[in-house]
Amino acid sequence: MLPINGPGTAVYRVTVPAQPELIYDAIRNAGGRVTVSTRAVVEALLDGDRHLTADDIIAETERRTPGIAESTIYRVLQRLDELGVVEHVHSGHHATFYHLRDLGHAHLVCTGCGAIIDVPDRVLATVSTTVARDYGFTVDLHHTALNGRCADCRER
Amino acid sequence: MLPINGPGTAVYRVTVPAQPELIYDAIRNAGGRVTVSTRAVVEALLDGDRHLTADDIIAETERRTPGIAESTIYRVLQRLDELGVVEHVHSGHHATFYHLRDLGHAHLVCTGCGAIIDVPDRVLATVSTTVARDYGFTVDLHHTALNGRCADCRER
DNA sequence: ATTGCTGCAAACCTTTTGCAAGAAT
DNA sequence: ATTCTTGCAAAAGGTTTGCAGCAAT
Repeated sequence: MLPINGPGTAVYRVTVPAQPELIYDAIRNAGGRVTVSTRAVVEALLDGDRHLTADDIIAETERRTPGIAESTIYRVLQRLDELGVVEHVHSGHHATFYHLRDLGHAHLVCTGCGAIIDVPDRVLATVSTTVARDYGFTVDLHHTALNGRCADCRER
Repeated sequence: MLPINGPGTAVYRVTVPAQPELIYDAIRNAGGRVTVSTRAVVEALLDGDRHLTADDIIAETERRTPGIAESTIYRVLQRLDELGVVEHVHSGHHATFYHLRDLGHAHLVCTGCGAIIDVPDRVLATVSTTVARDYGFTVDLHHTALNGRCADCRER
């Protein structure tokens, strides 16, 4: 187990290796069951675009393993989120997206084109530190994206 | 007109004085019409809790000026937002909230108790600068709240 | 007199839930 | 065998939209 977030946010949960079987072991170790839907969702996240909305995941699993109910996908995502396998990110106007938990990065989401840019926690470490010091507030930069305009959209 | 946001985010729009009549003038100057619903919303925001959800505003205007349709409130909020009089903030799981635009502050929203803490832009200036420098991305810290846990909730 | 704003009701979209049946451990 | 997970269908929230009539400029 590793501290997954930045300074001031030591959240200890399962570590997620980038291989299906290891992920499934992690899920079982954490008390979860590995079902057809579990596999479908994990595979979609592994293969996919890295930043998938629930809708993306529903479409992707439908392609791979037709017949899974949408509500099941939501429940799987919620469960994997609680287990620490998956992380969800709120991105303002845009849809919430999901990705496998990794060593820690925040997201910039462009309000113009919707582009999602990963930013290593290290880059934003001072925010966490400052806010913790001045406000006693433990920021979780993984849980909400930072909005703004990407370089391309800014030019327009 | 003042640059309202932090470094790298010079958004020039109407400046909002904290008095109804001046706000209405600003709206008219920006090409908007001042209607009964406009006044109701502005008054709710001026008197209210500073951080009101659409639902809060609907309830508040209903108390002051009964009979305004919900959809009208949403349309007024949208219009005032476009005019730069109002700002809306996405706060993760919690409802989007609105407030009159002022000289610039970001928000911390506690995922535990929902508390909203204002943070002057100055405190977070380095984020904007860093992200602008390293990613060419112009962050707008007003548009999405930072989530985390407040001091109280952290103790529990 | 224009043109924008409003009320009403219905549509929308994403996410959640209850329940009985089915599957993983 | 037990307990968790699933499919279905319905509900729930929050927000948006079409339209004809009304109101601000």
